[in-house]
Parts: sequence; C-alpha cells; structure tokens
Amino acid sequence: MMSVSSNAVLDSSKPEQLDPEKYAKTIPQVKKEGAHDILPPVQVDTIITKVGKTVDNTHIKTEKSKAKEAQPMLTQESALGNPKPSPTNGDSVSKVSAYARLDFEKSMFYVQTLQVVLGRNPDSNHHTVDVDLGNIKSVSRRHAIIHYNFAAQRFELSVLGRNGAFINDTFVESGITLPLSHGTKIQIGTIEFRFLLPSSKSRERSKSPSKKQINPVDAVQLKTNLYKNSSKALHNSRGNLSSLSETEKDVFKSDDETKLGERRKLSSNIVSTVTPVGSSSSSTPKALNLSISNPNDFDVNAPTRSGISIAQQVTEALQTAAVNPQSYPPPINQPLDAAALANLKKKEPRKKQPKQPKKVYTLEEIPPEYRTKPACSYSTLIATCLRARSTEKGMSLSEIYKAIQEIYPYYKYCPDGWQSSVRHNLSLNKLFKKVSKEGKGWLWGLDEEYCAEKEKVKKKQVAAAAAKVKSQQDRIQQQQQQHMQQLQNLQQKYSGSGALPDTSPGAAIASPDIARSIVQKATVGISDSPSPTPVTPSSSNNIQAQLAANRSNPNIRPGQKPNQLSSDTMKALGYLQQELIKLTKDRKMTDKATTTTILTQALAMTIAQVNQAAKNAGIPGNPLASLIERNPQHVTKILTAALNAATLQVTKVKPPNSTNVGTSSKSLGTPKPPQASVVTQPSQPRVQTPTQPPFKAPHVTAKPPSVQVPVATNISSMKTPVPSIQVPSPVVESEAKNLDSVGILKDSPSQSNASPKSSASMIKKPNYYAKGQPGASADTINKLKRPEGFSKPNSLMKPQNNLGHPRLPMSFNARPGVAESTPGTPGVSPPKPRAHQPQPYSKAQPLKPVGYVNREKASTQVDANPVSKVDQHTVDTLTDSSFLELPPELSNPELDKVLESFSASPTPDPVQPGKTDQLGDVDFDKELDDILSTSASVNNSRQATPTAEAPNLKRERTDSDEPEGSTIAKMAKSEQ
DNA sequence: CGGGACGTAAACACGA
DNA sequence: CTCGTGTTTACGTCCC
Repeated sequence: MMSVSSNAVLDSSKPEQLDPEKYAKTIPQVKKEGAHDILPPVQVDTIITKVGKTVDNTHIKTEKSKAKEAQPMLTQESALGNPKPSPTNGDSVSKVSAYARLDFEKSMFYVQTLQVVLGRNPDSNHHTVDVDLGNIKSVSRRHAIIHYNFAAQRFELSVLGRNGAFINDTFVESGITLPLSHGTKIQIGTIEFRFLLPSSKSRERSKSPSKKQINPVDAVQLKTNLYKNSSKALHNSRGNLSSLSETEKDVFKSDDETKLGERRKLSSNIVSTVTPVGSSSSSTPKALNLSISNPNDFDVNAPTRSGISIAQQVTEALQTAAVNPQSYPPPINQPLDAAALANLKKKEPRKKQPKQPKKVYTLEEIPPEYRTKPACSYSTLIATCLRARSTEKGMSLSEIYKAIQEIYPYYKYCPDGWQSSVRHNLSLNKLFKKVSKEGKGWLWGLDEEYCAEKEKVKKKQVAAAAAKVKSQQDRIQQQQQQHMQQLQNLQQKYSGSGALPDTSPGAAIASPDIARSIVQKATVGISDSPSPTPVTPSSSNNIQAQLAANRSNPNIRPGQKPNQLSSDTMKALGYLQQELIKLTKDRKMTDKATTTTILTQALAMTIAQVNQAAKNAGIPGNPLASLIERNPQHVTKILTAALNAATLQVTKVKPPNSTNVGTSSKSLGTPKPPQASVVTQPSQPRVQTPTQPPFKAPHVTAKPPSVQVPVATNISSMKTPVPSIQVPSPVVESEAKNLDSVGILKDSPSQSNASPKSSASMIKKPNYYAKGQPGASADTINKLKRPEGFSKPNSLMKPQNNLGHPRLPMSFNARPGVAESTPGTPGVSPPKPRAHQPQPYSKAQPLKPVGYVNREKASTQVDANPVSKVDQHTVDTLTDSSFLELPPELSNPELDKVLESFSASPTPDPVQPGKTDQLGDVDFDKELDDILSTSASVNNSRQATPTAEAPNLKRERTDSDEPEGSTIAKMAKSEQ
C-alpha cells in the first residue's frame, strides 16, 4: 500500500501558509491509505504551475478548480502535494503551483517546495516527511530528499536510507546524490515512482520519461552538492522558482542551460504583477527564504544539507545582503524596527556616495609579488619614497602615500591602516621633518643630518655584528686547533717525563687541591693570547702580552676575556700544578684562606718571574713552557722559592721546612721574604722585595734565564678596580675543560666540590662580549698595544701607565675595529671609551651574546656561596695582572736597580736536572733570605693581615664576594 | 626579564 | 559637517 501524505512543508516564517483554517478548508486531510484511490493520477502535462496565469498547457484546470472553490485545485491535486493556498481571489483560476511532480503508481505528489523529504510513515510526531512512502521497514524514516540545487540549477535526489534506492533501475547507495531529470524513475523500497518536471512543450510532447541512465559521474557525494555554491545560488536565486515559472513559457525548464540570471531578470519583471505562491507579494525570494531562513524546516543533520550548515547559509545570505545592500533586500525574517528604518532613511540621503570604500582585494587579485609586506620599516619606507620622489619642498602626505603605493605596490592592495602608520611615523620619527607648509598639511622631507647620523650608527652596528661573527668563527677554529695541539703536546710532555722531581712523602697538610684549583684559576690569568685578536704572534710571549694587557687595562677583567690557552700554556700549567701540589703537600698550611693566598702568590710570582726573565732574555715564545721543557727542575725551584716567599709574606712565618728551593722532593718552604719572587737564574736568581736590595739567588741550576723578580708580592696591596667577579670567558672555560680532559684539572677538588656555580661562574664567562662587553677582553687589544711596556723592567715597578690610564671600556673581543663600535648601546652611547665608568657593566651591554652571564648575576651567584671567596680571590689575583704591579710603596729606585741588574744578567743555560738542586738551593735560599729580611719590614707595614686582605681585595671590587672555592675552604678548615 | 624599536589603532584637534 | 592631516597615547610584538 502506498500512501502519499501531504504533509506540507511549510515555511514557518510564512504565517499565511500556516493558517490552519485555510488548510482546513483548502487542504483535505490526506488519507494515509488509499489516498491514491481517491485522487486520480495527474498527468505530467496537467501540472499547473502558475497562479493567475496559465502557462501554455502546463497547467490543467480541473473541474473543481473551475467550480470556484476556494482552491479547488488544491483539494484535488494538491492533496498529494504541498498545498499552497493561493492568495488570489477564488475567482481566478486556481492552479497548483509546483516545481515538479512525483508520479506514483496510483497517485502523485507535487513538489512545491525546494526540498521534499521522502520517507517512512512517521510513527511519531518527532519526524515528518513530505512524501510518506508508507510504513515499510525497508524504507527509512528519511529515505530520500529531493531538493533543488541552485548551483547546478536542477533538482537532485539524495539517498539517505540505509537501503539505498534505485534510480532508473540502477542501485544507488545511501549518501549519494544525483541529478533528477524529467522522467527519472525512482524506486525506494518497493515503491516506484517517477520524477516529472513541467518541461517545455517539446519535452511535454515527448512525454516519454527520460530513459537516461544514471551516469555514475552524476552521482556525487552529498557534501559536494546542493549548497556548494550556496551564497551565489542564494544570491542569484532571489526570484522564486515559482515566480519564474510564471512568465516563462517553458516553466519548469530543467535544462541546465537556463541561467538563473535570466530567470532573475524575468522574475524581477514580474514581481510586481505576479504574486508568488504563498507569499504576500513584494519580494520574491520566497522560495529562497524558504530554504535558507528556516532551519527548522530542515533536518540540519540531513545529509542533504551536509556541506554547509543552514546557519552557514543564512550567514552567507546575510553577508551577501550586506555586501550589496542595494541589490539585496534584507532578509524577510529580519525585522527592521522602526528606528532602524528611520536611521537608514536618515543616512540614506546623507551618504551621498559612500565614497567607494576602498576595494578589498582578494588574494587571487593581488599579484603574487605584492602579497607580502615589504620587509622594511615604515620609516625606511617613507625615507625611500622621499628620496625617490621628494622635491626640495618636500612631499605632501598624499604624495607620500602615492609614492609608497607606487614603489611598494603592496600598499596598493592592502587595506588602509598603513597610512595611519605612515602619519604616525612622520610625526614621531626624527628622521622626517616638515619642510614647508602647503595648504592643510605639511610638505615632508628628510632630515639628512639625522639620517647620516643614524646611518653611521647602523653601519657600525653592522660592522660590529660582522666582526663578532667572524671572531666567533675564528675562535672556534682556534679552539679546535689548540685543543688538538694541547692533546698532542701533553701527550708528549707528560708521557714519560721523569724530569719531575719526586714528591716527598712528607706530611701532607697542604692542600694539593687548592694548588690545583689555583693553577686552574691561574689559567685564566695566564692564558695565551685570545684567539680573536690576530694580534700577538705566536712568537711573542703570550702570557706576557696577557699580563701586559691586563696591566695596561685596569678595567679589564681577565676572566672575561676569551683567552685561549695555548698548548704551551697548558703544559706549563700542568707542570706547575703538579709541582704546586707536591710542594704544598709537604707544608703545613694553617688555614685554607692562607694557603690559598700563599699558593696564589707563589704561582703568580713564578709566572711573572719566568715571563719577565724570558722577556729580558729575549726568549721568544711561551717562556714558562719552554723553561719547563728545558729545565723543569728549575721551574720547580722557582716555584719553591716563590712559595716560600709567599708563605713568609702571608704568614710572616718562615716555612719551617722551607729548604732548598731546588729540591722539589724536599720540603720547601724556606721562609721567604715577604714579597720576593724567585728568579731562576743560573747565576743568581733573585727574589726581590720592593724595597729591598737585590739579592742573588742561588744558582740553582745551569742557567735559567735571568728572571726579574716581579715586585708584586703583596696581593692585598693590589687592587683591582674592577667591581665584580671575573667571569672566565667561554674560551677559558673551554680551556678549563680541555685541561680537565687532559687530566690536569681532573681531580681538582675545588672543581668537583666547589659549588657548581662558583667554579662555573668563574670559568664560564660571557661568551663573546661582542659589543663592548665591559669585561671583555680588552687584553687582546692591550696585548697588541702594549706588550712592550711590560717587558720593560721598570714597567714592573711602576704601575706604569697601567695605573695611570683608565681602563678601557673593555671590549672583550676588542679587536681593531670592533672595539670601538662595540661598546655601548649602538645608537645611544658613544662608541667611545667609557673610561672608568662606574657602572658600565650594568648597562651598555647592548649585544649580549646568548651565553652572556650578567655580571650582577654572576656576583650574586657567587655570593651565594661564601666559600668561593678564596677562589675568587685567587682568580682575581691571577687573572688580574695587577698582581704584577708594583705597589706604590714598593716602587723605589733601589728596587729598580735590582731589577735592572737582573735583567742584565746573562741568560742561564738550561739547567741540568742532576746538579741544579744543590747548587741552586743553597744560594737561592741565602739570597732569598737576604732579600726577605730586608723586605720583610716593608711588607709587614703594608700587610697587616695578609690573609684577610685578599678577600678584601675582592670585596673591594665586587661587593659580592663570592665564595667559591668551597672545596678550598673546606680543605683549609680541615687542615686547621 | 626589561627596554627599545616598531607596528597598529584610536582619540583628538585643526583647518580646508 | 566631512575629510584630510597631524599629534599623542596606548598596546602589542619582536628582538636584543
């Protein structure tokens, strides 16, 4: 049994269609069953599509319609279709208006809406169908939908039911949508029917249902269908189909050729005369509204709608309307309140011509090359334009706009807004100035002066950046090379060196660890020439250069320089470390701080002595390394002597067991003169005390180069202006690592135990203070600039210029060219020397490298660890070559004499391991004692509290003393 | 994380 | 009153 219901799909938005009364009268209740019995099938050509007009013979007047019944036709024919009460007077010929008809075996259904749902007999009120296919299980509740596809301008059938359907005897599965043409045979379940269109005469004449087989290609996924181009469709389909049919002879022309545009035209012509079905009058978009404005009428979830939600459609429709307000009447459903209307009317006249809002370009419309915004800033943008187009008088704002658009077409296509920025820039940027007034606005021009200045700054910055990059690269290279070298050298050097004196198994109160750590720190101070600077040739004395640099640059923070340790230095340090460890083992150290101080001094003395001696002797290369190479014992002696001297100086007590300097294996620690350094001189190594007369050091061995005793003994006396902690440069760090890797630093307790921070902070330094980093390695520069100064004996005594001249801004990487530009903030601070700027570090670090460690931060960290003080001090002392500076009080003619005599002394020959010991020991001690005795007085007066002073020194520079060296401290403690 | 340079947007004022 | 200009402010984003 098949029953066709006439559940009207009514647009709820059209109250008139919902008039129950009308329906009651005009629409007979459809019998669910047997309807077809009552209602005779309607022939295709009897479809009446027009209201008020007879369209050829596409409509048929029934008897009943003629009977002047309100809507006779409806009662007859619309019984199966969607009844549409005709607003026309009952007199007029009543006709059924429909888009299509479904011909069932015994009945038919008029498709009067743009969408018709076919499905099972609704068993509840929850769902409704337009065409009830009966209560058959094989039929889904919503089995199929017939809808009109505006884009394709045709009706389509979407199969929703699980069981699919047969279209023209071809099975179509659920989810498929395919076009319907006149006569398409549809079978759902067991129900078969045909889709008929009110076609043109010709078609009608043919009458034969389309035999066209379903073209699979036509079967498209629902998603891609109907509303694919909905906005367009909606837009174009303002005319209701029903109305279209009114005037067109070939009303339901299903031909795809039919253009909606034409229809629209037509419809617009007839709007006034034809009343669309079911609509009051006025605008026609009835059908349209029907489909888009009443989501409730549709099952949003229905596949037919898939693709674009109704909401979307509505939105689109609204948007469309908004875009073309004039051409698109507001949606019917959007009530315009009086106020709004009034407003509209009000503004209507005023807005003469919305001034053609700037065209909004779509991406496609914009040439690809103009789709991206120019990389330059507005200021450069404007400047460019001004340069290109400006006259002497300048350019007006509008001219600037134009120029920009022409030169940078991007701005032709982009939305306004950039103009605001342009104005903003003109006003704000000093680069631009008003040249002259013209009418309303100004003529703008460039402030060349400012321009030039800025240009300069920029160049500098660029140069600095480039230099920085280069330096980094160089550094990396050097590091690699050096690392390799180090490994090789160390292997050679230590693999079988029996030259080292044996360690005496004496009581080991001393702290080898401290020694290690100190040496380790010392690397910071004696590291070789920084790589970046192409300065010191390998032949020159790196250490010397370094020290000289440091001396000459008070502000320099040694640690901050990216110094690199050459293999030689590595060797030297390795050796010194070993020796220091041995020597300290045999000594009794009172406390850690003292020990540290002593060791530090001893080390410093040794290094300084050797360097100086070498310098004086004209020995090229790394003197320490070469001396060690040639005569390690001699170095040991020097170290021993220095240790003794330092011990004496610091503790005021002559090391009990201080003995022969030369016998490393023996106890060392001969009480040394307060600030004497040992000079390994074959003939007479001497230790000098500032104020003391020269003395002759014992002839320890063959002939070490005459070394001058650096007068720097009293550490406390040395002050470092530098306010903060030294942070080793990255290079240093890497060096340290290298050392470690080689084993030199490996078991340094200070390293392992010290708070990571402290040691780390000490070793890890700001990388590349590319730009005038305050602690930057000015040494590099300094090295170049004044290595000589150091070489001069006098230079040692007289703080020399070093004291005299203010520290340079500290361009760490200072290399020619870079140094200048680096310091300070690019555009702001003068690239010049910031000599002695109290707070240079806090600011003026424009280009902080990634790894940059803030000074303040570093100091803070250090502070956190009280133990690090000692280490810090050590580092400061060693790195800050100031320890080599002769304290003012020590600087006297006498000393100078001594020094000179030293330098004059012949360079000793390499000592021979065997005999050096005795000889040297005796003489050395003796001389040393002499010197010490005389110098002691001086020292004492100066160093009230040697141990305490060291820390103070540090404090002086950084408020935050850092406590590093926890290990050292511990050891010292334990020792105590 | 702070500061500077930029980019945007917007509020206002002013004059044509 | 509108509109084009200029000035200022405020905010946000990036980068150093």
